Amino acid sequence: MVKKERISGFTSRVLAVVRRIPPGRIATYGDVARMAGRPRAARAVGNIMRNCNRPDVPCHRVVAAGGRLGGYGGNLGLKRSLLRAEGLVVVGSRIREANARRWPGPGP
DNA sequence: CTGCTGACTGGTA
DNA sequence: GTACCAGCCAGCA
Repeated sequence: MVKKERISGFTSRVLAVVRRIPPGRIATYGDVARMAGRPRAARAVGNIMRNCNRPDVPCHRVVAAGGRLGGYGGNLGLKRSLLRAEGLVVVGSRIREANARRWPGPGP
């Protein structure tokens, strides 16, 4: 049975933003929070990702700031493989910023 | 309502 | 380079 999920405005917005991330592009929790309308809600975004049981939401494209993978329940190996499969170069839990272009977002 | 947790960030040591 | 601290926000008991 389908469970009724309580999606608040902010949560829905965050999920939508992550879904909008094109392949080969990454966004940090802070960026996602900023696109969702709460530039300081990086933590809240992490909590939402934690519940990201949605295949529509490529949570592996959401990384921590400073080019670090972060999150993913510590399964950085899986995250690293997924990102690498998308054309991003990852070295030791660290994304090569030269190859990792941050998603420009909707733009101001 | 209050309090705690956490897939975060930036700064300082 | 790593370690610790304080601030911010949403979800849940």
